[in-house]
Amino acid sequence: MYALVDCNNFYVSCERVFNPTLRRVPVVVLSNNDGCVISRSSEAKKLGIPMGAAAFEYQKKFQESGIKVFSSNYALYGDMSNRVYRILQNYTPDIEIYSIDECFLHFNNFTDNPLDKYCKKLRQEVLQKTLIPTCVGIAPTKALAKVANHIAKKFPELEGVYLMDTDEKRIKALKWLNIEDVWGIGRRMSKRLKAKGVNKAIQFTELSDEYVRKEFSVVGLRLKKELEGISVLGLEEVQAKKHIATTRSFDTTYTDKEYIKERITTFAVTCAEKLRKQKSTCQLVTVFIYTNRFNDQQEQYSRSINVSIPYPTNSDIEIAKYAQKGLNLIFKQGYHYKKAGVIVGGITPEHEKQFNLFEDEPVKHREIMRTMDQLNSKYGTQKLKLASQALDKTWKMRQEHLSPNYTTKWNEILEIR
DNA sequence: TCTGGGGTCCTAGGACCC
DNA sequence: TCTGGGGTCCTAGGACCC
Repeated sequence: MYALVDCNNFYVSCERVFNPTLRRVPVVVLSNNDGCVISRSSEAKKLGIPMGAAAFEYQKKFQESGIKVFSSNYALYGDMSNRVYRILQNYTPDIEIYSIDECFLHFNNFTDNPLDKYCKKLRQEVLQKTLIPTCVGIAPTKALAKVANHIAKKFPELEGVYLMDTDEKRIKALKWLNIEDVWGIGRRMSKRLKAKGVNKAIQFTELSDEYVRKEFSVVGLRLKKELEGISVLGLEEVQAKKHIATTRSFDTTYTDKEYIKERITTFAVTCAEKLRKQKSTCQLVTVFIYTNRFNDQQEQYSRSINVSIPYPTNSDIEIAKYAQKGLNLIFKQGYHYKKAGVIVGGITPEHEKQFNLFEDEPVKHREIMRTMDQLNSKYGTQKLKLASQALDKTWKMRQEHLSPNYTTKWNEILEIR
């Protein structure tokens, strides 16, 4: 059996842990740049704040309804997530961390212990030790565990845990579940399915295998099997990332190439740091720049470009150099840029390095990067930078409602007190 | 004025091989 | 008049997830 453990309104719940005045009142957490709503308490949902709502459009509503607003604080959420998973790991060795607030557990040979009781205990321990409320769905496949979790969330009388252990329960659930709420069926697929008269999850399982395979590829077919109770998706091991991205929207638009160049360089450096952290190298760097797609008064421009690097590298200097090369090829004067990013790909493990016959990255780089990483970890992120990065932090992200880093920065807490 | 960021997997089609 | 058959690898784009 699989269990899906999902933290309720995770970012909001994290804010509430250290600020009890936020309990039972409407709270929302905003995306980077305080752009849009990405987490809502149940009270905020009831007030009609949609997921993804643009913050500026709801400013008035926030004030009128007394909704507490927070900028996202990923240091806090990441740390709380680790705390939750450390507890869950004591309940089974088979665990897949699916996202910052969700994980799958697999139970093998747990026959003598009723799983719903076991999961109620687990849920209780998480709540008691971290103050994070969760819901648990238990079923024979991952997709059905998602369905069971959905049920646990929707019906409070279940006290956060739902066990789907018979075919009667499975069928009843799938008759109830709307097609667009099925895990793996997004906007596009549900639109096509509804046009065919498929409105409930059960109807999807009634389509023929051939039809599903033809229309929705093996991905759709796998999902169908999973909903039928045939497990085809196993737990996945944590693997090195295949792409690593650092992208940001700017606080306003910029036309100056030097400014964009500095941003791209810093994004490239951040990607290089992430690469070294997972002990990988890359051989491809993608650079993109966009104008503001919401502003139809301004002329739009958006381009991205792939630049291949002749040798695998994770050096700030090299990745920044090729990223700048990419920017030079796509930057056009006269547009108002709002967003840019760097993505590295062609990732291979550091120790499997394939040398290039003709050129290679300068031998000194590995040593320089190790030294930079050491100093930066001791004195703070990006204290030591490339000269092509801004020395003083000229850019800023709007973060007008940031909570303190309660769990990771004790000096900030002391200042508040 | 203002609208996020970071991932995965699959398929089709082009370029190449013998 | 008339031009094969069977592969692999790579990439872009589209779908999905949180």
